[in-house]
Amino acid sequence: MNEIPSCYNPKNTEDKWYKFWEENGLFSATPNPSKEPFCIVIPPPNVTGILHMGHALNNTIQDILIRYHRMKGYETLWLPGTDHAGIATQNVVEKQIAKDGLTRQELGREKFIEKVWQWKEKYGSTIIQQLKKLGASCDWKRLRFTMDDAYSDVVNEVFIRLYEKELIYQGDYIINWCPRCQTALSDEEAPHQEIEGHLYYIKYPLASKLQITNYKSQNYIVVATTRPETMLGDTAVAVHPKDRRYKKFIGKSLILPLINREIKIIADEMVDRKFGTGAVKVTPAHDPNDYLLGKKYKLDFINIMNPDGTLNENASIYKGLDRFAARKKIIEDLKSSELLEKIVPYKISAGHCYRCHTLIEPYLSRQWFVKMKPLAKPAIEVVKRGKIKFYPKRWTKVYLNWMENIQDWCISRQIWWGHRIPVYYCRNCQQIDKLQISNSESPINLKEQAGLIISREKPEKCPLCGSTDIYQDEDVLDTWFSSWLWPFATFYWPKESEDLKYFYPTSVLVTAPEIIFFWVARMIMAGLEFMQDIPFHDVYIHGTVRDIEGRKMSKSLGNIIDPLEIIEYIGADALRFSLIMITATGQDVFLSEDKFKTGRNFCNKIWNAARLILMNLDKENINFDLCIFFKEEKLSIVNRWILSTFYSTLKKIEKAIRSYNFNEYANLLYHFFWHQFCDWYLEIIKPNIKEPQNQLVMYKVLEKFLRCLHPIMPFITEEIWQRLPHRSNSIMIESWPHIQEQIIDKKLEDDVETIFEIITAIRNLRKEFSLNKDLKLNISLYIKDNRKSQLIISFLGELLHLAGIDRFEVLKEIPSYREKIGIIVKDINIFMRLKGLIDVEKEKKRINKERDALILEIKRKIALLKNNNFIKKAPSAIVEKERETLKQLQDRMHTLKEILNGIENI
RNA sequence: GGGCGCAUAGCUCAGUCUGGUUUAGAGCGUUUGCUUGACAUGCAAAAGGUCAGAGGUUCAAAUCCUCUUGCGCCCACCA
Repeated sequence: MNEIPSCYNPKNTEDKWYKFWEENGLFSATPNPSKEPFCIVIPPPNVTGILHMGHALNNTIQDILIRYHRMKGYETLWLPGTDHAGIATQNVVEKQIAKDGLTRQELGREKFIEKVWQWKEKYGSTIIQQLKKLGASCDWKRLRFTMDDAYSDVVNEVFIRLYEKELIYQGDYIINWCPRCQTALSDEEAPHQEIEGHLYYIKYPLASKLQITNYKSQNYIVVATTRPETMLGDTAVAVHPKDRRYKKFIGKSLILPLINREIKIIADEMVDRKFGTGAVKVTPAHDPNDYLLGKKYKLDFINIMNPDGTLNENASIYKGLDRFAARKKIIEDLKSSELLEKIVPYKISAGHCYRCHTLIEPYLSRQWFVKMKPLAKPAIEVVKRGKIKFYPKRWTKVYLNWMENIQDWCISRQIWWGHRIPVYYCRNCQQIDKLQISNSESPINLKEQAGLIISREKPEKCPLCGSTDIYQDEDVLDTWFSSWLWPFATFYWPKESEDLKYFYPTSVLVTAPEIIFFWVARMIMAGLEFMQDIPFHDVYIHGTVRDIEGRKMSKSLGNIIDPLEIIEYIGADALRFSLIMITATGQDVFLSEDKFKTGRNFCNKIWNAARLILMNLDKENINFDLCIFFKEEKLSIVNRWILSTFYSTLKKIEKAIRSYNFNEYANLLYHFFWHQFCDWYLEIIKPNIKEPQNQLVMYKVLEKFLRCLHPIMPFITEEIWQRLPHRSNSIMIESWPHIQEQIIDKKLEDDVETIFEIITAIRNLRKEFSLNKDLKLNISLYIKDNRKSQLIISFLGELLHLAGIDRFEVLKEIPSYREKIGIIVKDINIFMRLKGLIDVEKEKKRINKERDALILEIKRKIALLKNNNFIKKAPSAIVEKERETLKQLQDRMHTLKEILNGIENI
């Protein structure tokens, strides 16, 4: 007794057992043809990552699935790894070297990358250590990193294969440019956010009226814009061809203010007559729509901006100013030359860098793209045909909608940390100046591009001219261009390894909704393209962890709850259980610190129940053969009840896990253990805890319960299980309990619960009338149902201590209620002599209240049963049930009246 | 402009897909009583809900359909 503390302390167990599992190789998986595989590839966290609540939830769910299937007998692999996270990691290391006053440019590419690798070696495994703290049972021997040599080979191979299939092209397009990170971004990396902006109305004078200083409406056209600084790059103004206001101006010229460049007025149906003034400035190098117009009407493309967001030499006197400073200055200048008509507040939705939240600049530059439509087609099919299923299924629609409107994917990034594009150039053959703005045909015809070499290995010399003056493309690939290969690149495709054959396709992908487009969709496309098979069967999308007010947790808001602090304080088990308990399938989680009490208290409850059992369990003499009791039908009612209840619960649990209802799974175990096993079962057997069958059943149920709970709470279950008599090495490799259908007895469960209600009713009465706790009661019962009557006779005796009952008798006929008080539970009448001990008026009031409710209920039932439609149309079983219910209610009414009469005489 | 989610007890949410076994559940909080040898991180009990509103379908609606209101999210090139 002294050896088990009365308060559970996770610190004594968690690290100890994790080490034990790892050292015993319990996490590792090997292809085994005699077993079914179950495999999850982890959504690789960024190497820069530190564990947040989103990770905690995501990985807890995965670990539950993994541990469950492992116990179910699958060859189970959870493959871990980290993502090199191009921009994020580069930013981190840049910040670090900035402390020494260095920039990456000063350091040079090679040195800088060396620094990043050093950083990765030092800090890159932080998140891995944190996942271990959480209890994640990953096969760490297979830890992958997207920048490993073998993985990088896969990335190159994929690039080249796509190139060979002409699914990769290079061209000059308007892309999302982050002036802070100074790189292109894909559309997904530049999410739109609404910002408070302005709509500026600017007068563009007609060329023929240039000399007139006093502008009148006939002498100019007003254009509306949200980004006035881009006017420096205007090469036209467009109006709708049918717009009466402007028809006469089409084909004429305007003078671009401040720059004094002559620009044409063109007509195109793309222009919305209702917006602004109906005339739109056209800046082909700085706006995607204007770009299209520029192509269509062969306008000039004037880039006015440097990669860092300052204006370049094309911006005349504004050169060198930052884009926002330039905007301010331009507005001032327009104002002073009376060319600004008005400014109105205007909300605009604009792209922001998903890494640094800087406002994106639409920017014309030469980039590499993947043609997505051909890849998307089969990926749409597999989801439509149900080969891949989303849980909850509403995400299917989101996925399909995106897939059906898919845009080409810009995959080149102007950063240094990442997979360098396997494209080489021969200086001798042709110079290609990146970011040089051209009006050339796009996409560029790569096959005819002299001096461009696409190769798995760095070529020694140019295959055309033999020159050795060769250099590699400066750009690296989008981080997601490596992540989208994750389910097979982690097995080092295209090598046909045993692992790849055995574990691919993986079983399920567990992730958050933000990542459906970035990753899930693309993995499906890559799997189908390169493996000719889906990458996973199920996609489980869980919710986002938010704070109690529904905001995302973020450092800047200061509303972060750190999972590691929670683990430090209450342990990983409690954290895991609490999270799972409050996470309904696919629903966002609103978190606050007090929610973790649930898990902490539950740990303690389990600990103490186990403590009670361990203190009383005769480990030496326990008979493990449950069959003996069953065969001889010697098992007591309470033991049959707890076993039946356990297996009923287990059945529901299996169903819940299969449908990804993890909160239901947690809830079922919580309720079973706390309110059925502890509150009733253990309390009932406590006085006879040493009886052999009680010894056995309490042990069995606890042990099986621990196995069921293990996927959610791996540590405490192992700790207790190890203290119980056990055969194998660890609970995590024990088998999941089988449902014993023959033990489930619903009728018995119902009856026993009715008996519990009797106890509750009596406790309630004692409380209501403040009966002295030492007062022992004598009760009499009348039960119409003979079967139930037998049950009560043989069972109630074990329960008397729970309600302070001294004796009870079961009567053959309805008793007289004279001088007694009565209570009714279902169809059981209970009465007892309490003369002089209770407040009669109070009791009368209580019974009257009960009667009023009963009258209403009976009226409703009668009305229902008088309804011919109901009798005719409802299933006969339902009608029968309603009749039965009515009869019971009427019996009850009758008894209540008797009780009321009887009470008058007390 | 499209699409989605949510609205149920004071608070946070289950239950809704598959209508009738639930007199609508849980946890937290509140109230009351317990220092009985597993556990006060506990035990026993209580109070608390016209299931957002309106209409419809049905013998029967928290549950299915339509609309309205209020919050939240995602997508989209209206300058």
